Amino acid sequence: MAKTSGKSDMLPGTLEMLILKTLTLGEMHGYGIAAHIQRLSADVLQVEEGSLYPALQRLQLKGWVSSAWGKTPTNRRARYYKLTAAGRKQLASEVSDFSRVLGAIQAVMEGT
Amino acid sequence: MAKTSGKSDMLPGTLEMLILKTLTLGEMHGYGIAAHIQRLSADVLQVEEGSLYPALQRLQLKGWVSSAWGKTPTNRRARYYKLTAAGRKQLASEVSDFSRVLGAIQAVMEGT
DNA sequence: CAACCTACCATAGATAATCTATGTATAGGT
DNA sequence: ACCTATACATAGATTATCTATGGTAGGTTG
Repeated sequence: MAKTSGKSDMLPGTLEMLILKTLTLGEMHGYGIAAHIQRLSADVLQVEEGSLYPALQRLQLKGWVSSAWGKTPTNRRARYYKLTAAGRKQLASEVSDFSRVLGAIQAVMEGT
Repeated sequence: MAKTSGKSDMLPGTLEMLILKTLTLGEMHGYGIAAHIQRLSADVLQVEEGSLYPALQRLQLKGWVSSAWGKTPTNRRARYYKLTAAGRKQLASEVSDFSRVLGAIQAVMEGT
């Protein structure tokens, strides 16, 4: 059994922005990032692990997040990610792009 | 030289919705559809021909649009596309999905 | 103590949607 | 005669997602 309606989990191109935004709340491990996004979105956004980890690696390669191994409060091994300064700038830029494109889409969807 | 800011032309996953919406205004040829989207979006959305024609073919295969050759007002050969009844339903469904996902994204982007 | 569940990381391969580049054709203007 | 804009179309590359799989380890339950 499954979703109320609709078929897709994610809007392609938005996952990195969601991850960066989540990391503004403090450093977090991958599993926690996914859980956070899923929770705040009321389960609308499902972050699959096969999307999540490659995305985190891309973000690291680009220097927007850094990471280190650590322990969770429940004593489990986990890789903790945190935003870099460059990552903060990138987030601002992605937010601004997104809202620009979103405005454009809405203009078309309301257009005569 | 190029765009004011930002890098990407389209939000992947939204082009078919934009095309379907455009066709609610009446039948139109491919080039005209692209021009319309670009114009209403104040040039933010650039519909490349390499994206447009494959998308139109997908829409036809799924039975959401139909097409026929015709002549433009300026006497050029062009393929005119029009929404089918199934296409109208599909558009409604895509609009509803899009706003649901968008709401979810915004919830994350505003979240604590 | 064995079985199981959940948290947690990670990769390989498939799928899908876009872009870049290229090619064709023709109407109308200069 | 040439050029530009309109118009269609495809091939191949790129990118981002998903599906499926596999592993490790802590805690709980039978």
